[in-house]
Amino acid sequence: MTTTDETQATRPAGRPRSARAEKAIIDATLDLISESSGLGELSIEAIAARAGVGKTTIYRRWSNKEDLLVDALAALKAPLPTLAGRSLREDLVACAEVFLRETRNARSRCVMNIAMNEAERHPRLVQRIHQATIAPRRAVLTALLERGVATGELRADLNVPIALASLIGTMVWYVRGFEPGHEDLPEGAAEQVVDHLLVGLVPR
Amino acid sequence: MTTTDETQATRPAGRPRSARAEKAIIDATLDLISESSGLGELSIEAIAARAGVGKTTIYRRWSNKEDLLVDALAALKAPLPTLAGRSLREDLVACAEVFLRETRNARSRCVMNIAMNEAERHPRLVQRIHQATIAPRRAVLTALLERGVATGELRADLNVPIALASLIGTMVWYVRGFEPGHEDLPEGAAEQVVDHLLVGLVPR
DNA sequence: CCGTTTCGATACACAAAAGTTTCGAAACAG
DNA sequence: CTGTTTCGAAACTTTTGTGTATCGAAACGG
Repeated sequence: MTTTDETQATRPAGRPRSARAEKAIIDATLDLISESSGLGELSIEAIAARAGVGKTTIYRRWSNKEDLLVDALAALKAPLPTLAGRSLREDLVACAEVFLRETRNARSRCVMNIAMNEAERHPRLVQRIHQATIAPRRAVLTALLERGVATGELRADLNVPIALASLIGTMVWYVRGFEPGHEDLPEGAAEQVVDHLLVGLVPR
Repeated sequence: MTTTDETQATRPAGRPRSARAEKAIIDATLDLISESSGLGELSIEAIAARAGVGKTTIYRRWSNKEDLLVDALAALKAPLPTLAGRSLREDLVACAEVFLRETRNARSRCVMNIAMNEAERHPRLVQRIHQATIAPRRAVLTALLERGVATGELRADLNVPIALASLIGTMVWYVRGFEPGHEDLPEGAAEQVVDHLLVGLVPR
């Protein structure tokens, strides 16, 4: 023991680090990433300026840009949809609503862009995004599809990987059409997409 | 008339520009874009080095980076699928085969990445990509879907925008799963995807 | 052979950004 | 009050890329 014991954690003595500055840095980083949708354009100087913080304060906490990015993207909360479990269709719509809303959020969308485009340049970062964000979502949908097959609500011979791609891909691509003008999605878009995929293209 | 008439085109006199150098520059540009999947990281110096060409030779032809990019991407041939017109399913499979193969080609994929991510930074370029590459494809598929509705091969109440998104989005997302290890797509992937979307998820 | 133009290479000025260092002020412990 | 650490700001070095200019060599027409 050096000098004091302040509820177990020994304060290092000296001016404590500002939590407000840390939050401002993370926020500024996420804002700038969402605006530029690319990691190469992101500069520490811009982050410092946006956060109202000296570059020193950033480099004291993170030794390089990628470390900062990892922490910034980790701060992005990723709420998974809650499934009622009453019917497959209801749960799929719940997933679709969450994913559609998420895809229209600039901060969430930039995560997907990074995961898709910066795989070779920032493998560590992309791997982290994958296990923290993509894998859980994929797991939820996969379990849902397998449950549907088990209950008979889905075709017994369903190709799950293709079904997964059809759900996520369709939503991602559908949302793309409404980006430029920032128009709102049509009412009931989630139901429409899900029903479209459930029932197929051909007449019954 | 100044001096000569060489089949109508007056040669400016002096060493002619090397067509080989021009091709090397375009090729190097496309290579580097496909590798980095981002426009910000692309440097004229890297292009010159890869092409084995002096920077002068580039700047003599294009006054800035964006002009070069426009020409480079225009050099990307984009063969549309030829439709037999015998049945909707057959034509959809033909489209899917072309689009799947295209999506697995690095140079073609980078065009899509640019169109999706660099909209604010290079509006001119993205607009050109849109009208040269995206719009024709969308038109082919839209016409195909509308024909299917007219012939009764597709549901009369089909939501065409969603159907379009389901086709393209599913293919794009499905291909994504086979990127990292460069595994080949499963045999008959195009048929599987098309049949999956045609018949839907639920049992009949 | 001569004038013109392009060739690739190199050097240059200029700008942007990374990362380091220094500075005076401020916050905290004792 | 004193010592320690963080604060934001600014100066600094290094790297990287843009765009221009200069060079001798090479390719063409006449």
